[in-house]
Amino acid sequence: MAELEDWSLQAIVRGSSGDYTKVADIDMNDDDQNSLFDLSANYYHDQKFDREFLASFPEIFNVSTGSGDELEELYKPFYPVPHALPAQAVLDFQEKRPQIDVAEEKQQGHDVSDQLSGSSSVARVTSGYTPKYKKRKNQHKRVVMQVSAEGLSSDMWAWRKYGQKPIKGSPYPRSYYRCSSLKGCLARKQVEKSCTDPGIFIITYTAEHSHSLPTRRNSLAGTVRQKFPSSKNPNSKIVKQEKADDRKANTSPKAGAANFNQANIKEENKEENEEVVKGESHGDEDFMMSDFVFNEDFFSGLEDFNELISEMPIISPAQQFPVRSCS
DNA sequence: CGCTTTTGACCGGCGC
DNA sequence: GCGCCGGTCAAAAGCG
Repeated sequence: MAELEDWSLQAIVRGSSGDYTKVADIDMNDDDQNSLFDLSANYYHDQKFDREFLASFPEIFNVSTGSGDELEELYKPFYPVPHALPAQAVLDFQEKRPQIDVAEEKQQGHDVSDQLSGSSSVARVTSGYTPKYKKRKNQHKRVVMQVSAEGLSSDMWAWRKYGQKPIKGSPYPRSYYRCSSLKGCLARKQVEKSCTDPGIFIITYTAEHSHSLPTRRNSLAGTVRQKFPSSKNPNSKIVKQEKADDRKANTSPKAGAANFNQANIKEENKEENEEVVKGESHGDEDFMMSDFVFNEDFFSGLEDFNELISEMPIISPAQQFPVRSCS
């Protein structure tokens, strides 16, 4: 925690154009209510994330003083990014926030003061026994976003894919990524296509990074160019055989096109994979302040955003991309 | 060589 | 208790 969630920043900047929609923060752990992360979440759910509030942070948000409640709709999905703020701004943020149910911070090893000071950026290395499989429920907060294909490239964390599963009720598989920047970082990311709109990707972030942003993102190593498995349902027996065949066939450039559906799946997942790794290295251009990072995207994005909202029709991105309900 | 993805097996929560 | 399902592990293989 306490680290910059860069995609959040991008959500602020680009969400109004429809590229991003932050759907919900799901707090999976009552003990974690004090985290700055959750503060933004509560703002969202309480719909207190209005222009007036943003304007109270002129050093961060250049909010014009024009009237119009509709603009609130634009801001709702675009949280401030407490992790990216100077320490004093974060303190102000906390000071000004509306009444929020704040549970006692019980998580060992990192309390709010740690987060505010940024001192928790060093990896929290857990010692002693660690079960082979971590507790899966009610362990980590989750953040769900819906992004367009273009928006997928904004995540500047380095991720490594460690699994893929077909999900019941969705024709598209879900991919599982873990942070590859630091061994032991618990941050996870899940990516799946929306079954209601294949042009939309649903990204779920779980847990938090135990380190600052990587100085460089995943390399463009040929990993993404690896052929994707052939079927939507890798568990079916028929498909298992298909896979074996397809793996062999993939050595031929024509093989993938033999089956339209299979070729389709490959393309879909290639696209999905590329979103994780593509993009330029931002590390060199980052302006670091303590543990907070303000990069070029941040500042130019804020300018663009404010320019954009002054001209945009009022459309709620949350309505543009309704939460999927597949059955 | 060091990174990555792929993928079947496995684990464990949960509903019945 | 059992089976389903989602999340993770880890070996194998791809890529530059």
